[in-house]
Amino acid sequence: MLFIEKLRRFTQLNDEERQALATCVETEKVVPPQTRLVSQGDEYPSAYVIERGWSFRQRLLKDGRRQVMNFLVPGDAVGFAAAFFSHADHTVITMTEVRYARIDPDRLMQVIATNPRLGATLFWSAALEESVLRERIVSLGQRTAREHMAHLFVELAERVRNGGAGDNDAWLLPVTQILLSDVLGISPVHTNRTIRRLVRDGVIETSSRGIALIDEPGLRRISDFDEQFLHDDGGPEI
Amino acid sequence: MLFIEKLRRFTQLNDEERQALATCVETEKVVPPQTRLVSQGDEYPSAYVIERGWSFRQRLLKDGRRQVMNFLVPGDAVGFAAAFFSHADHTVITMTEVRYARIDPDRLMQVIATNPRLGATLFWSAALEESVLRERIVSLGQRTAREHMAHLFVELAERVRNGGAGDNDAWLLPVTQILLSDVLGISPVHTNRTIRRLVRDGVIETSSRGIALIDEPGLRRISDFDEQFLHDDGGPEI
DNA sequence: CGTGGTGTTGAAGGAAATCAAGCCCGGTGG
DNA sequence: CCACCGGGCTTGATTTCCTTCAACACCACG
Repeated sequence: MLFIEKLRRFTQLNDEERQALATCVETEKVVPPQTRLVSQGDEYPSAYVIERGWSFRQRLLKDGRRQVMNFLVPGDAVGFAAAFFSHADHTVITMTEVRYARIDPDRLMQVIATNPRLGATLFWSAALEESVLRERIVSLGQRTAREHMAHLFVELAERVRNGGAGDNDAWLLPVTQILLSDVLGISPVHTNRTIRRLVRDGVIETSSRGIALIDEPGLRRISDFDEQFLHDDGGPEI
Repeated sequence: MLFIEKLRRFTQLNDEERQALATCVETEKVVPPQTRLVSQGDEYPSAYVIERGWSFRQRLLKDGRRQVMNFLVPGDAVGFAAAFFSHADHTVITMTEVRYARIDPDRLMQVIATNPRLGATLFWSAALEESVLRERIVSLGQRTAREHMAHLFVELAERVRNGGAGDNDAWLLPVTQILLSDVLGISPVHTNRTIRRLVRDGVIETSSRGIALIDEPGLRRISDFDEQFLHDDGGPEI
């Protein structure tokens, strides 16, 4: 399971732990683009691990505005924390065909209870995702649209690499500009102008299928990307 | 310990678990305003539980811009997740005199290993904090300065109430407008104008010591505050 | 009394939103 | 086959909001 591979970055799991984790997988499923994996307001949402493809989390306001909080890449977990809440406070939608493993939350709870190191490892994984959220807050609050966009692209490149999926480099971010504008919290028009400028600067390219990174070092320079970010596998032994 | 009281919202801990958690407390300390509890770049930052007073988390960019990500209220945990990382990616600074309990991370890890329900409870607590971060993302991305500010004040009122501290209502948010501007991601001047307008509308008041909520229902109306937010104690039994 | 940090307000400038128009392209159906 | 349609993309013009700049009041503190 891809997720287990990813957890290896933190600590080597032994066979017993890996097998225990594997018993939590109920089913594996493939769904088309635009599928809702979780819907805002759902009761007791299930937990998933993304195996292949792109998705995103969004939150809708009552008046229709939406904010995209996060993209999900292969290896990412969905709804592990949400398992503790009675209602989902956000929606998860696929952007491409997505393969995912459905996790039984009750079984997961049991497994963690008998494999404490596993619990700590999942906690680490959640902490890593939280650092991604914090970075988005910094970007939204302080960075210009250009910096923010460049930073997002580099972040996603890193996360796809860390996720352990095969097709590391040369991926396309399969977004419409409208979606991207709801990630960055800016208007579609301004999103377009910002993209065009990055294309003119030769750091990205656009096609009908999405956005491609051409010059990652350039994007790092533009966004003043912190090399430390997402690269902290340290911490105490457990 | 205040933190234990707060966890009660999720699940009743038994005596053994409460005692086990209590053994993680190394020292209790009182520090003056403007004390750094954690500094960006620190190695193996310790974990704390805030017992009294206000603090905030901030992140500095290399060029000096800063974003305040969060306020910490009594009952909040600091650095539990950070225990898994080798370096702190943000700074925590006190705004008032603060009393806190220092937690031994290694001991905490042991305690969780032998008390799995405790691990799950801490996980729930972390998940709740994550929902606060997500809400900040929504505010920064979609809400106007006025909505954002009103929303923040109501969120803090709720969290202070949930934290289990004694002085529930009628608290003062001890912020300078410069600090607040770095929370909202707007300029100090615009922060001032937004505050003045809320004062004119009779929903808050300012004094030399901080900002006071006068009309919480009014603030809820202005920010379109979701009653569900921070009020989800449900989820599966563990 | 100065001095520096904070708050307040007006005026000017700039960044992003909004409004508006046209383009490209894939899909559909006459 | 091609006309039509709709969604997404692109670009210019205008408007709005927020920032920046500037000046001054206030007050705690040495």
